[in-house]
Amino acid sequence: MTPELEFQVPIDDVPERVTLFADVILPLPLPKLYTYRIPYEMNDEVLVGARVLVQFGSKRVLSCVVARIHEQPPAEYQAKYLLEVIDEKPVVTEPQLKLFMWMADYYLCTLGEVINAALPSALKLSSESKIQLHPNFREETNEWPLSGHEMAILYGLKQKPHLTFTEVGHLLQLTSFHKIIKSLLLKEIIIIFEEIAEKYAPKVVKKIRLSPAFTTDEATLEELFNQLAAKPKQLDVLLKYIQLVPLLQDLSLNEAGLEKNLITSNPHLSLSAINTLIKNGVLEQFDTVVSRFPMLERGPYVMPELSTAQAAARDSVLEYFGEKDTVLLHGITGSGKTEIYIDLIQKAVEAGGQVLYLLPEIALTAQIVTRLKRVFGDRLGVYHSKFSDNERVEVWNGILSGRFQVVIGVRSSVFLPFHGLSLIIVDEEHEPSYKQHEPAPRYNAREVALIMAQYHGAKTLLGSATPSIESYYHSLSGRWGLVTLSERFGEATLPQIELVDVRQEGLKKNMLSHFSQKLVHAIEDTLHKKEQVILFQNRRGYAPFIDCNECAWIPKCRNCAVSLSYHKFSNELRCHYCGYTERKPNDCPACGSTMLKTVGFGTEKIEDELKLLLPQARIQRMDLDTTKKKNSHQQIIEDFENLRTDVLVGTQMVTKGLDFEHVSLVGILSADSIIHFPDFRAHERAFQLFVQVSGRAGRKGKAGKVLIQTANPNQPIFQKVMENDYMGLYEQEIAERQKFRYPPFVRIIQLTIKHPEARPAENAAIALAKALTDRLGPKSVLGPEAPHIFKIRNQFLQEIHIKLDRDSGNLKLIKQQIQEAVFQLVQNKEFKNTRVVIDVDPA
DNA sequence: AGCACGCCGACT
DNA sequence: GTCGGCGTGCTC
Repeated sequence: MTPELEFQVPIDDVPERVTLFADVILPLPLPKLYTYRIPYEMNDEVLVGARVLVQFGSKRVLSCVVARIHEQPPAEYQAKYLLEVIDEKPVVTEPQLKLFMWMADYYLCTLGEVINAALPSALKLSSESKIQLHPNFREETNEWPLSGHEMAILYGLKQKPHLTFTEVGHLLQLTSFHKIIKSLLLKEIIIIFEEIAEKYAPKVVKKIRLSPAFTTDEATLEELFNQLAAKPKQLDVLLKYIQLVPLLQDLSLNEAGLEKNLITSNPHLSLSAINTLIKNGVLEQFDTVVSRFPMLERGPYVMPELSTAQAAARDSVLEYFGEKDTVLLHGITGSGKTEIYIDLIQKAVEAGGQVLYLLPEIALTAQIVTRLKRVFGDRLGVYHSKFSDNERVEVWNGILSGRFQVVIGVRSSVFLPFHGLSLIIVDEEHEPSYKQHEPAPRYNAREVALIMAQYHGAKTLLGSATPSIESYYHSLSGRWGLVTLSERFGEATLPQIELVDVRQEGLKKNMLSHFSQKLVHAIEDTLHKKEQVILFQNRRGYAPFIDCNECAWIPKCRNCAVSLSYHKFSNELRCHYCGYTERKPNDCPACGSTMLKTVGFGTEKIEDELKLLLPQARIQRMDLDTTKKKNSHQQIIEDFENLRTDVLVGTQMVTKGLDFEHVSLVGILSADSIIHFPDFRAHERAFQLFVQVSGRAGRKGKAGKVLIQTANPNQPIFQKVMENDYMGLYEQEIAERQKFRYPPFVRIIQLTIKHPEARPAENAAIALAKALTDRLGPKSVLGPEAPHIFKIRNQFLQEIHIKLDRDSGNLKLIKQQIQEAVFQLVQNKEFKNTRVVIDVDPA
């Protein structure tokens, strides 16, 4: 190019100074990507999937993920330069990016929202404004008069080179100090800067070891002991050290040292002796970075031999995988699905692929993790909602680096950075908790898993004892493979299920409050046999509400259109929707009567009454209220497992994934509210729940017993539960779904309109329904209608349901039209303060 | 989501 | 007369 060139370079080799641009995903709910210019020197460093730092707006510095690198300068604006490259290697893989884009499209949310949900917050850098002294400021030459607050800040900055705004707030005991900062800026005493803090902190342990001088040979070591002969405390420490680190056998062991707290936590050793040894240079202290997931030794674990039925099912799954990407494993409770999963995972691992094993939150217990740990050792990663953020980052990085080849995790594990995934298992496939409700992205992990598998070229195995109607439909239609396991594993037999008609029993005066005599006797019998009982009641708290006997007054939540639940332990009335609580009044605020009584019952009341009925029984309750603390859930399960508890009373939580050997009786206290839930899936859910709870009874050869209390024993669903007649349920349900246009025959998109006042909410909903009808036709749009609970957190709600035929052409276009209609509505000043939540495939 | 710019009430 | 309230709109 330059005329001075002495020889001609082939045109292709002329280094062209290309200007590159990066489209980035900001961690904000913005509809599009933003384009930044890549500084020339960084051309090679910026990678798709890596994080970069950009300035967004006038102040904020944000970390974001690069989605695309290209050479097209934006036409309508001048792109800013990106500031910095954070990652040398991508933290988000290509198939992951593709998946995120699919999620944003399908679930009608922004990529930013997906990224926000996906990245552990420690990977989301954020800037925080900090202040420091102005470089030119000299206190001696300062001529400005300073207020007390200003002096305080100045003093603070002498202690610490910079302060965050939060720190300033604490320092001054003020929440609003803008003026003070402004004044100091004006006087050129301080400057403001933005600092990005990496939030992930590797775990560091303090270790100690002998100073190198003493480890040259054994003689030196002996010499040291002689010197310390008169210092027994210090000698103790050294002896312990040598005991734990056998230096006498191998001097090089000293290098790795010993965790300091192994010594300091020993009550027989003196802390000050340790410190003296360190001070005198006998011991030295150092830090090491360790994993939060210690390397575990694998085994000893002998894979259980699969039964003939299990092996046949496994082979059948593999055979289907030859032609189909997805297989549904319908295996009755206790048929040993887990062994089949482990077998398949092992095969996938041996072939070098990554595996994701999804479980619903409550089913992911220590039991299953321990089992997998024994098989896969340190190649198993666990992803749980109770993990700390640092732990999440380590799982994330462990998958990126390939350390974890198998991941067992909950819903959000679908966000992890897999590369080369070959198998996904979705256990308890029918579980509604795979669907996220709040906030966006409102995804269903089961559906995401299927797309994910597609992008990775992986196979998916969905497993359930009571498959969702949708999944079963897909299997019967031939889209997926279907494998059925109808034999219980081992000697387990199906439980014997019995209905108790509480209305009849009530007339016969056979009810002790909420317990039928039959149930009480069965519990007593079971306890006599030293066996255990699970009681299920689908409602927490003491009572769903209280009312006044005289004037029928019922306490309501001030923020939501619900009555307040009574919690006896705290003597509170509590809203289960917004968390509002108030003290339970002693007499009626409306009429002054003291006749306030509870209506209905929850787990707390069952626990209470049972304690009175059977004072000698050891009873434990497991529900949201008793499992909030980090390890309480685990503790309750362990106590029950180890027979420290006789009766476990609980909500949904007691129904999932737990295998207790000694449970021989399960009681369902009130089946009716579950069946009569106003939802097209109510029967399906009820069936799943009853079968699942029943499955807790009688494993390992003992036939269990299940008692279901109901006021309406003639409900056909009970017959199906008792006969374990899944096909009967399926056929009835699928017919109804077709007749009334529900999934799997249509797709549902639910729009919830929210407004702080009732009327405007209604008006906006009507307008939106009209706009949607104009676009999609009247057949597709239902509503608006106020939901049963029409106000939550002071927002009035209205719902519109869109039903789209499976074959209704361009889904993408329809979704675009929906988004457009919503956008226009919220833009319209007439409907200000209106919010619309879009939920695709609501559960 | 922030944060800036812009138009109306209670205070130095 | 200003400080500061939060309502709309933009951010590559």
